[in-house]
Amino acid sequence: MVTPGQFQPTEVELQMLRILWELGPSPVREIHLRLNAAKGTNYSTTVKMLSVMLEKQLVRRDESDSPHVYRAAVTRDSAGKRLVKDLVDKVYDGAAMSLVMHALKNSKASPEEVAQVRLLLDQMEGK
Amino acid sequence: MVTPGQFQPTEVELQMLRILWELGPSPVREIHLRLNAAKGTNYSTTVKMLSVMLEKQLVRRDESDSPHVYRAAVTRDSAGKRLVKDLVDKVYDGAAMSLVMHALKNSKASPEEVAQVRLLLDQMEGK
DNA sequence: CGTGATTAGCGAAATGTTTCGCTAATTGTA
DNA sequence: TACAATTAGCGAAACATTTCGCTAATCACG
Repeated sequence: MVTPGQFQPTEVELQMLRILWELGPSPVREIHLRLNAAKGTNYSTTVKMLSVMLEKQLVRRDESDSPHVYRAAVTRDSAGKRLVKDLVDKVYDGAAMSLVMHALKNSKASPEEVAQVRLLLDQMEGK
Repeated sequence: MVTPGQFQPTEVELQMLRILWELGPSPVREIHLRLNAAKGTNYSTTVKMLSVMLEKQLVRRDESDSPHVYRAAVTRDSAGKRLVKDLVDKVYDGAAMSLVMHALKNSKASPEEVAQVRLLLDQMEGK
């Protein structure tokens, strides 16, 4: 079985994924519009990046209709989960809580969100 | 004023920083021992990486005694803080709480740590 | 159909990172 | 001092990522 997302997305790849997560399945033109707005990228570059990402299985595409439609092959959650794990391992030496504290301090969370975190903490302790 | 840490550490640089964070100020030999154990790196490579990192101001060195002593120029916390911010921006589109939830789910936190997070949440709400 | 515009693809240049060979400088010790 | 071992540094190779020029294929429509 071919596991999608066995590659860590690079900087630009992540940028493209983010665009895809926001837009949903889109033709190159749409993706390019965003990428170009963000950093003045050439159209060829966008196409090429997508083909690279296709090889890495970070995106999929539907060739049935034209222009081809690209979609992210990994969800924001799964990519995020993996990146968080990497970050925790590489910087915090596995101590996820340090990262949690940092992230919390950096965030302006709504009461609802804070409540959600509390709930999760309850569950963790309850176990 | 020259701002250290204006460069994002790359993969290997992060690995070296982590070694320095663990060991504290150390001569190349010590650092190399760890790096080599981790991935069979050549001694020259370690020296070179350190010189690159010196230029990027990710590390500092004391040349007064020999062998030279290297130390991280950025703390684990500051590097982590920055990387977390990047991750939140790049993947979660600024929604730090999503990252927090992921990190929490991935962690096996002690009751003390959980309590600490609760405390932080209290403070955030109290504001 | 024929022509201009859009879409797709490829190879290679440009850029950035990691690696190491080779040489020079320094150190410890006989 | 002389010699071997260790430490330091440089330049370039090896490798990965990002960029784009150029060409081919496809499409829209007069």
